[in-house]
Amino acid sequence: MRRADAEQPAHSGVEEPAVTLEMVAREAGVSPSTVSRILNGTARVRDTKVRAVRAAIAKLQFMPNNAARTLAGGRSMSIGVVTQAIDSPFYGEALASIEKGLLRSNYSALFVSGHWRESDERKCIDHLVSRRVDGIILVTSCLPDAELQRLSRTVPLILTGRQVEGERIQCLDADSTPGARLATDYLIGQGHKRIACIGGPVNHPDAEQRLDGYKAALTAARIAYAKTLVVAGDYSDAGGYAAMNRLLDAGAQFTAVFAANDQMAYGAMLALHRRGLVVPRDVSVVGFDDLPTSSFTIPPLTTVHRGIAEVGESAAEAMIELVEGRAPRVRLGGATLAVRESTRPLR
Amino acid sequence: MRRADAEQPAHSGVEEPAVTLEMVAREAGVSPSTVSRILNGTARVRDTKVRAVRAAIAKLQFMPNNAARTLAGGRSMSIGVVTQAIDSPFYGEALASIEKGLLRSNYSALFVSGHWRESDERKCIDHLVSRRVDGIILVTSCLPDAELQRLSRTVPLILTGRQVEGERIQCLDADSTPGARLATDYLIGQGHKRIACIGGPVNHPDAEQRLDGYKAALTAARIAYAKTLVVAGDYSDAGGYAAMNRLLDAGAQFTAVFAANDQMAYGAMLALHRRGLVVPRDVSVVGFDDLPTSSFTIPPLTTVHRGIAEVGESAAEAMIELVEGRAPRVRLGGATLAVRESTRPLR
DNA sequence: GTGGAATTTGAAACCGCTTTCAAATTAGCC
DNA sequence: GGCTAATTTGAAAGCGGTTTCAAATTCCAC
Repeated sequence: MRRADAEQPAHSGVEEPAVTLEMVAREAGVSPSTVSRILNGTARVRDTKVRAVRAAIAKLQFMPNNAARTLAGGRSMSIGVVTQAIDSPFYGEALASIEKGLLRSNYSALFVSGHWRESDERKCIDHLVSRRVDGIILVTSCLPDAELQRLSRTVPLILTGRQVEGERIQCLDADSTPGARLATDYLIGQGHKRIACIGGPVNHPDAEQRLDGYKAALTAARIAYAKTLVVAGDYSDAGGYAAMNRLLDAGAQFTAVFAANDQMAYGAMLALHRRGLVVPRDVSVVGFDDLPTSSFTIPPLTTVHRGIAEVGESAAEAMIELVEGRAPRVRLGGATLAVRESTRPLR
Repeated sequence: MRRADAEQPAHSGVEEPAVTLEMVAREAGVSPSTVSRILNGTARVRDTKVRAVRAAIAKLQFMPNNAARTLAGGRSMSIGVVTQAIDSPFYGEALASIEKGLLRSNYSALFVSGHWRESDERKCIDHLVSRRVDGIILVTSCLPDAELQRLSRTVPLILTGRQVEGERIQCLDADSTPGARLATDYLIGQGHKRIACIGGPVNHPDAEQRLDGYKAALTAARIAYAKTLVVAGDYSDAGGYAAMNRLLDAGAQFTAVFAANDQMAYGAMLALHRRGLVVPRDVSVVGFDDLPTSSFTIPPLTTVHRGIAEVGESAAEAMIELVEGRAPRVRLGGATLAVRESTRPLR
């Protein structure tokens, strides 16, 4: 009982040396292996020791060194998440939900952004691999299929907004076509016939799906597809603004617009406003994504809701299943339309 | 020259074992130490060997194991970044710029969010400490000063929107008072006398600064401070919406509103719109932060611009200085007012 | 109380890199 | 060419955990 606690030197004010597992072991009078076992629950340990170790951990304020764990255990307990732009409300929501989903299982997320550039994205991924993440979630990847397949031999992958085959690749089937179809169908149902479309960046798989949905709806309603009513945007507010101006400058005639994402819808609405056109009186506008802000635009935006948060959480959960060797099974709800005040029936 | 390359087995399709520094060393015919030195530039190495090693690295596609580096070197080359909500356009922009600033020096960021809850924030921080981040940037911390000071003994800190003393604490002096003053002064200059204020969450330091600036402007203009014109929000669109409704329901008379952040301004504008009040004809609105979206609201929002991106980059740079033992010196530009279309002169 | 199986424990190897220290090599100078 | 000084290199000891393997305990039945 006469443990001679060496007195602590007065705080130097700088850098406290970290407590190690070995110190805990010594304090508790057991071997490091035992402490490790308790920490990870990898084996039964006599109850008295468990208590002693718990006490030592609390007393010393021990926090396991994650680098050492990663090195020894081969798992880093962290998942890389690649997006295109960490700002952008869309990704923000996605990231928040991924973070939430991962945290539940004690994984943590490493966010990096590729800025819609292949080279940037590649660099990010190398970074993640070097940090030995246990898996990578690619929220909307720019890279070619083959490259992703190669990558998946190094680390398991979850993709959203993409469909790529691979043993260790899991795609969240977030096909945007039906959503776009839904939006356009709705406008048609409201009596609109001349419906413009502000698309996403050309060549981007997801953007193409949204365009396809738009076209499919027109076809189904036997409305001719007019090239002059379709312009490409870049998924940004400014892009939507510019796109709408191009449409207007070209003298295009339309009573409704389907924008491939909400941000472009915002920009488009402003462009209309600047010309004295009132939404929805003169033009109806539908967006895609249902960003949190879309309930607060003026007027509140009618838009395709797909539950970004839900997708994010599913992605996180699927990733964990994948990493822990179970077979992930994901079921995503379909898209719905959040009808608000930016649309009105024609006539 | 007769190196017998063992033939590679056909790809199993799963999990490629990682290349280690030792394999590189063997391939290049040097010792691991030499490879390490080349990688880190920690010592001169004969040119022929450098070339051999470079070649081996390229051939084997070697990527250093970051966990091992962290463990051996004592530095993780990663910085923790704590925010309150990774979604929220405000934090999005901040994070993007921090990421950018860190990446330049090859550090990477670990983002976590505290959701304005002390307990959550504490948990996040423990997580970061356990991951042995080299420093933590707290974008707007909820924790008490003392706790932050204690934390700073474990890891150096950068704070924004807060002023806390400490040897290893560096505050980016982003005092919001002048910005709020600027906004209010502007409204006063436009002839407004009855100016409402939608504040941030009570007790939050930054929110208080914004309120202080508002009050100071009134005082300077010899306008009496009316409690009935001030309501608290929570920095969200919905909060701004509710706040404005409370103001209106209470029959408050005002010709202008200063909202403590842009998102609340959006909500407030919608609430006005719903009552048939037109901005800026009936009420002028000024926000704070100048979010990217604020140029695209209807009408585009007049707001206090402080360059979130600039703050983020400065924070990142300061962090690196701090970590590498240099003395960080930060100089932030002051706030300016982005005058747009949500305000108009009275009469 | 005893033998053997089952359970709990600790010693030691290892994960992949950095860094120290001393040996080996090269350079410089008379 | 020979000797010392300066430079380049490699062996080996960590960093702080996990995990294997065998030794030490405990348990149980007889």
